[in-house]
Formats: sequence, C-alpha cells, structure tokens
Amino acid sequence: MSESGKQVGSKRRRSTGSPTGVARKEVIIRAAATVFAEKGFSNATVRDIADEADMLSGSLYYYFDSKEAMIEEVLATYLDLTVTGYQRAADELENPAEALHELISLALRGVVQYRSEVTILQNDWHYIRPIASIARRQREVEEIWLSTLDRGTKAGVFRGDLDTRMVYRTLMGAIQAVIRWYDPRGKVTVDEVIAVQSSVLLDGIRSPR
Amino acid sequence: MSESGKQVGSKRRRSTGSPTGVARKEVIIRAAATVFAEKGFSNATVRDIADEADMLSGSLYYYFDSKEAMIEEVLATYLDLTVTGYQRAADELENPAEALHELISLALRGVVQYRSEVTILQNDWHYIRPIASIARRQREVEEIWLSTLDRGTKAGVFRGDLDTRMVYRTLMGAIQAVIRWYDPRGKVTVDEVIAVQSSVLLDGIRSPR
DNA sequence: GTCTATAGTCAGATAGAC
DNA sequence: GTCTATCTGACTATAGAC
Repeated sequence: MSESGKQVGSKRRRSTGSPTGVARKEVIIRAAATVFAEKGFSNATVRDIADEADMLSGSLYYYFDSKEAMIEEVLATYLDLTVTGYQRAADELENPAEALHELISLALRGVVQYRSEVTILQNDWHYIRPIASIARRQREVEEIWLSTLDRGTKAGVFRGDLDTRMVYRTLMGAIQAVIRWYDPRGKVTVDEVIAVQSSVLLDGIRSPR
Repeated sequence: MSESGKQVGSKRRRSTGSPTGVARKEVIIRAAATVFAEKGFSNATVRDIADEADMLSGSLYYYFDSKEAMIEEVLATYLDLTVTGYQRAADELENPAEALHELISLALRGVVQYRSEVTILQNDWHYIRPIASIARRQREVEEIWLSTLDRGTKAGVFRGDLDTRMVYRTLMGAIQAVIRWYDPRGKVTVDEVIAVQSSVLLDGIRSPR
C-alpha cells in the first residue's frame, strides 16, 4: 500500500504523537493483520508489513522473533475478544432462542469489524503450523455455541431431530462466509444481514409448533 | 508426500501402463490439485507437484507454461462439470423446492467428491491474479441458483421477504463450509449431511403456511 | 518427452553501526 | 529502537543433452 515514506519516514515517525514501545507493537500487529488479509500469509512479505507500519523490515525483529510470531499475536488478540463477548451473551440471556440470536448477531458484527482477522483465519489457518493457543480458543467458541443449542433443544425450542454439532457448523459456515461478499461501503447494512441470516437460520432449526 | 522414486523413478515410470501424452497431463493436473489443496497455492512448489506426479520439476514445463497455468486448468476442469450438473438439475425439475433440494444435494456431493478443487477455490482464489474463464463460470453457477430461488418465490413456495442474493450466499456459505469439517472416513455419511442441511436451509426459506 | 544443471530472483532473518 | 547491509536458502523457470 504505502510506497512512500522510506527516506523521510524517520522524521515523520519521531514527530509528536508517534507511537513507541508497546503502542508501536500494536501498530505492527494492525499492519500485519492488514497485509496478511490482503495478500495471504505466504504471499505477504515482512517488507510489506514494515512498509505498512512505516518502518524497515529489520526493525520488526526487535518486536517479533519471526513472521509466524506476528500472525499468532494477531489471531490471539482477536479471539480473546470474541470468546469474551460470546461468553457474556450466553450467560446473560436465559431464553435459548434469544441467546442464539445474540450469538449470531455478535458473530456477524465480529466478521465485519474484524475483517482482517477473520479472513486470515479462514484462508491461512490450515497452512500454518498448528498453534495450540489459537486452537484452544476456537474450541471455547464452539462449546459456547453447542451448549446454547443444547439448552434450546432440551427446552423444546429447537428441533430435536438434528445433530447439534452439524447444526453449529452449518450456522457458522453461513455466517463466516459473509466475509467473502459483504462490502462495508455498499448499500446493505450489517443489520440487514443480521436480519436475513437470523431469520433463515433460526427458522430452520426452530421446533414446528 | 512421495520422497522416493527419484533415481529409480525413470524405470518405474516407463513400465507397462504408465501414462503418456494427454493422459500424462491429466496425471499432472490431479497431482497439482492435490498439492495445491494440501499446502496452498503459494506454499506448494513445482517440485512438490513433480514429486506427486512422479517426474522432475523441469519436465512439467513441457506441459504447462507456469504454475499459474496449472491451477487454471485444475479449476476450469472442475467448474465445467459443476455448471453442467447444476444446469441439468435446474432444467429438469419444475417444482422449485425439489430443484433447490437437488442443487443443495449436488453441491454437497461436489464438495466431497472434488475436495481439492473446492479447497483451492476457497483458500487461494482471492490471492491469484484474476482468471476471466474461472470468474465467468462462477457467475453461471450463481445465476442458476438465483433463478431457481426466484422461481420458488414467484410460485409462493419460498418466502418473499428476503433478498434473493443474500439467501443464495447464506445457503452457499453453509454448504461450502462443509469442506472444512467433513471427514470422508468418519462416521457421518454424505447423505446425512445432505439431510441435515437441506432440512435446515429449506425450512429457513420456505413460506409459512 | 524427460532429464540435468543452473540462471535469476526474492524471501526471511541477522549483525552491527548509530 | 531503528537503520543499513547482507547472508543464506529456496523458489520458478529455462537451456540444452539425451
């Protein structure tokens, strides 16, 4: 993206308000997320990330041991936020249909808000050497959804004839695919996407009365 | 995968029944599909593909101009089959609900049968230089689905309050995500997946009576 | 048609000056 | 902390023998 600022950069960087220390690491994480999402993990170079963060590639290694360490921190930061949000929603809403609606809604807002991270998880996750900390958080997400679905089935709100895990995967698949077509600058609002998907997916699993 | 067969390979290759000519190109396309799906397009090397096809990397260039030319032919071959299948189903079945059920069923069988191609399309498509022939076929697929959905809405079988394109993308998202969790060697059969997804998705868009 | 050998390029990572 | 300079390895693609 930014081709400029290589020679004059050092002056701009040290001007008032330029990030240093911990904040600087944050800047690099954001830059890495953007570049990984745009080009894919293997196509992205550390030089691309350095450009985006307005520094030179060698300097990145003061903060990170490797390119892989960067993606790990990008994803961990995102997943922590997600797990926390889901957990609170599942705990607070007793009505399973309401809880599931809220989970769907949170998931869709997350897809839009954390576009880069979701893109990376979908496209590159399988090709990266397994990272235990990330896999663990993904399992936590799954368990929150599964227990919500189970609660609804036991309460008779959701159909009992379907395998819960398969239903979870169907819902998540539909939701996460939104990353591939939703355009934040287009006419369709997030709320409209939430309305359509909640409606289709909830109607699909609700008990016939 | 195959580390062996580099020195003795030439003997094995020329033994009875080894493919040559057009058939040999087919072998390379299959090998490329396997390797691209397993490692991702950019992580896969032409040497990996050559190994899988039991030849040396230089020889690949007798059949293809570049690594990109290989992925193009992998995907075109797959998409041709898919478009043809969808088209016939949509033409033959007048009842829109039956037609859509058949499309869903075909799509899910396709995901399982053409695992590598679907994986490549999902993970690498966005990072490859646009290929017009592939994009055109993807639009054809979309149009078949959209017209089937529209037929159903006009006939009053499907709900009329939902944006057709958004519904299409929701369905496709759920279906294609199956590639990330379905294990052909596991306990769940394809028919069971078809049953659950058809049921959830069709119930989600059917008109309330 | 397939091989051997290698040209040409570019990536991730490091060392040491400042 | 950031930069300059560079090492080392790996990759795509080609040339020419067989």
